[in-house]
Formats: sequence, structure tokens, C-alpha cells
Amino acid sequence: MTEGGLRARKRQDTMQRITQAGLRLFIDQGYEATTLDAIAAAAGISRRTFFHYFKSKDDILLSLQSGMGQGIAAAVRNAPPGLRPLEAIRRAIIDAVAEFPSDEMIRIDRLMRSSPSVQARKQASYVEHELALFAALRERWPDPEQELSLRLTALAAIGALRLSTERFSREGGATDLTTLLDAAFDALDSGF
Amino acid sequence: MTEGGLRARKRQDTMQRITQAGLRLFIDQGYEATTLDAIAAAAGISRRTFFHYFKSKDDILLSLQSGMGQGIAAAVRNAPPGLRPLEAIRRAIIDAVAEFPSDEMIRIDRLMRSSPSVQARKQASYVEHELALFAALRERWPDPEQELSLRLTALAAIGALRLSTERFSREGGATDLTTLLDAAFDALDSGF
DNA sequence: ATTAATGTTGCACTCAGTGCAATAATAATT
DNA sequence: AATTATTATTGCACTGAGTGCAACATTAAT
Repeated sequence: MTEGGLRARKRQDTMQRITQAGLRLFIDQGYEATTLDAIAAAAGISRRTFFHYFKSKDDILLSLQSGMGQGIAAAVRNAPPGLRPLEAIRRAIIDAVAEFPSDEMIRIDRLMRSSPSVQARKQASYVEHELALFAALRERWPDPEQELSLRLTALAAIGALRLSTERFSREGGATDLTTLLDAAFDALDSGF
Repeated sequence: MTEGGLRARKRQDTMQRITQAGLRLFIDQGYEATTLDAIAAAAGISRRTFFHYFKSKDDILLSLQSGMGQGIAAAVRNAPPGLRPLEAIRRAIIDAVAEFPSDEMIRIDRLMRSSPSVQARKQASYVEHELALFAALRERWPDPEQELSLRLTALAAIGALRLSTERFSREGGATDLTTLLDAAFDALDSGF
């Protein structure tokens, strides 16, 4: 899985340095107040090089959340038979979420809330998650008649994830994220 | 309702000039290729003054869609008794959407899709709509036990609106928006 | 008519992001 | 091991969005 090339290793290393330098500066000085020059300097690269690793300043934060959509979709694809879609998604999401350390999640979410543009792009990334999940659902339960329903299921499920994580980090982790997710999916189960 | 003051009238006038000039330029040259200088010049104001009317270039497009959330929420607040929340919302949304001329809606949506940052902020504005709708639902059906369910109802309903309008403009208006909305709400009615 | 409040503008500035061309580092080839 | 081809890094110069400030103009209030 891990490419042994020197290039790949260096690249991974640099990317991590950027992310860590960015996070530390964001936490210390605030997101908007942190310039790309500062991040690049702290990461030991030039300002210009930064843009070979990230397309924008926002992407530093966004990248930390980006793997989740694919993870959920993959888990749904491999869901055991006999489950309703919503139940398969519920398990996939709860598993995927368990990967992330709570305190980091809270810190990142706090940062995201501090910048309107990041906040907006975060919402857009949820839509990406919806689409990835929907694609997985179509493969697993192929039925042209039910496509709209599946699309809405994906929307509601990612929405449940969004509400739960939002409340989780707003409360500073007071309630267990799994508990919040269970409550949300129970509510979805009982319909509108 | 209409303030007779000269200031207010001038202000409204200028705002409209900006919006129209912006739209025309966006359509002609593309969103990204249109600079604020060009818009300001076309609207007969200075670049600096533009920022007294809009907080950003994105807001020109966003403002065209901004009234809807409040409209839906207001309609829900005044919904006739005896309706389930979802049914009240369905009617409110269908009414609100009927206000907007189809072709303009399609043109604006096309523009929004051309710019990642606008696209992102559009998703964020849907979240605002969700919250406005949720606030209205809480007033109309106050029940602390059901808050989560109402929050998810708002989420799913605005989601249905999002999917429907998205498909509507992607197809260039091939299917009537009301038809798409009815299908989406029917799907929501039958649960997951 | 005078004063107070608000709107408009220009200027100078910061910062994000991009294209380009030169240079340096790694990989592939013989 | 030396050479050649790829790919990464950097500096430079530029565009364009957005902000603070102070001067000036316009509308409103007295």
C-alpha cells in the first residue's frame, strides 16, 4: 500500500508538515489572521510550493474531513445482505466516525465555524458525501424505480451525520457522538 | 410598505442596477472573468461603493435566492390547522417556488454551478433555509420531545427542494418543477 | 440656513491565487 | 557511473477581491 519511492515519501512528509503547521497557526492566531506566508514558512517551504500541495488555504482544513465520504460509501458497498439501506448506512457511518479522534474533530470543527468560506465549502463537501453514498446505494440496491428514494435516503443520512457532528462539537463532546447518531437515525426510521 | 425617502429609493435603485449589470456581465463573459471593476463601471458606481451594497461578488448571485427561506418559513407559520408538518412544508415550498420565473431560475443556477465558491455558498444558504424553516416548525408544532424529528424534517424538506431545483435546471426546465417537488415529497412521505 | 447623519469616492494596502521560466532534485536509461 | 528525462521547488511579477481611512457630497433634521 505504501509507495516506497523517495518522492512519494517526501511528498507525504511535506503535506503533513503543512497540515500541522497550518493547524497550529490557526489555533494560535485564528484562521483568517494566519497568512499563507506564515504557514509556508512554518512548514519550511516557499509560498509558491504550498499551492502544489493544496489548491487553497481552505483545503488545509477541508482535507482533514475528506476521507470520510469514501469510507462510508465503501462500507455500504460491502454491507452484509438482508439490511435495509438506511440500516446499512447507519452502521457504515457509525464505523467511519469511530475512526476519528473526538478532540481533534471538535477542534477542527471550531476552526471551520470561524471562517464563512470554509464553513460554506464544508457544506459543499457534505453534498459530495451524499453523491458518493448515493452511488454506492445504487450499486447495492439497483432499482430504477427507487432512485429518487435512494437519493433522498443518502441526503437524509448525510444530513443526520451533519446534525450529529455539529451538535457534538458545539457541545464540546458532552454527548457521545454515537449516541447522537443513533438518536438521529431512530428519528429517520420513524418517518416524517 | 415602500419607504418614501429619497435615500431609500436611490439605494434600491442602485442595488438593482448592480444586480442587473452583474447578471448581464456574468452571462456574457462568465462569472470568474467578470471583475468587480467592470460591474461597478457598468452600474455607474465606484468599485469602493460596490462593497457598501454587497459584501462580496458572490453575494450578487446569492441575493437572488435569499428571500425564499423566509418566505417558506412564513408560510409554514401561517399554515392551516390539521396538517402534518411535512404536508404544510410541501405546500409552502410549492407556493414559494411558484413566485420565481423559471427561465431566470435556470440561468442563475447555471451561473452558480460555474463557480465553486458560489456553489459552496449556495449550499450554505440552504442550511440557512433549513434553520429558518426549523424555527417556524418549532413555533407551529411545539414539542420538546420531537425537536430532533422536526429538525430532520426541515433538513429533508429543504433537501427535497434542493434536489428538485437542481434537477430542474440541469434539465433546462424539461420537467415542471412542481412535478419534481411532488415526486420528492411523495418519496419522503413513504419513509426510508 | 445651519447642523447632523449618511452615502460616495479615491487611495493605499493586505492577501489569496496563478502563469511562467529558471533551477534543483529524483528517477530512468544506457 | 554518467547521461538524460521527469518532476519538484522556487522567485518574480501579476491580477483581482476585499478593507480601513479620510475627504467630500448628498440628504435629512432642526
